Amino acid sequence: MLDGDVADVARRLLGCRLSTDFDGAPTTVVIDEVEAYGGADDPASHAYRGPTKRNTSMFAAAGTLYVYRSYGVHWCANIVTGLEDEPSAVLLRGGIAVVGADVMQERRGRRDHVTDGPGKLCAALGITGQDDGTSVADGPVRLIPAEKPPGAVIVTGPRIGISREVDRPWRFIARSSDGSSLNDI
DNA sequence: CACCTGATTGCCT
DNA sequence: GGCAATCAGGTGA
Repeated sequence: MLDGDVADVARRLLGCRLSTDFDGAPTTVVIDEVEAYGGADDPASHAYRGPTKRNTSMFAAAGTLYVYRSYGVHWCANIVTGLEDEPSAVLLRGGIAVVGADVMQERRGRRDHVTDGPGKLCAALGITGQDDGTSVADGPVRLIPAEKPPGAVIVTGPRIGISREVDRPWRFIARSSDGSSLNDI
């Protein structure tokens, strides 16, 4: 599931579910937007310059959660892929609320645009730095594989918010066949 | 040890 | 559409 080329894994994650159960409130989203990040071969990746205190989790085994703080304010979650010591990860950028939508809206303090960004997704699901390094197989944040291919088109584009390697088309978005967005962006 | 920047968000015009 | 907020980690001296 999480083995192989990081871009392939990223495509495969679209349509999978991500669940948490914090504060006794189960929440689940269907992943519909991701970005792939590599290691020494990807200047835009946190792992480009080797292991540091922050990115240690990226060097762990596939299926490890890598959570970091962005802009000193937000949390962003990645799922580590590939082999140990060969860092690569998939940034979770957006999802569709399917369980606990009310809880997520409450955590976000608004009804719309609840899960349509990496920081928003973490806030809605309650993911924080405490979950960094845990496993998506048996940790507090669970990944449930898609049982069947998502009935949607996968759109590819450049990654967002980076300044290096901006042309690498490693952003993947699940869209309805008519081209419209699946979440509330 | 000081400076700089960001895998973002949300509010303002 | 534009820009301020905000701070820890990374980088270089």
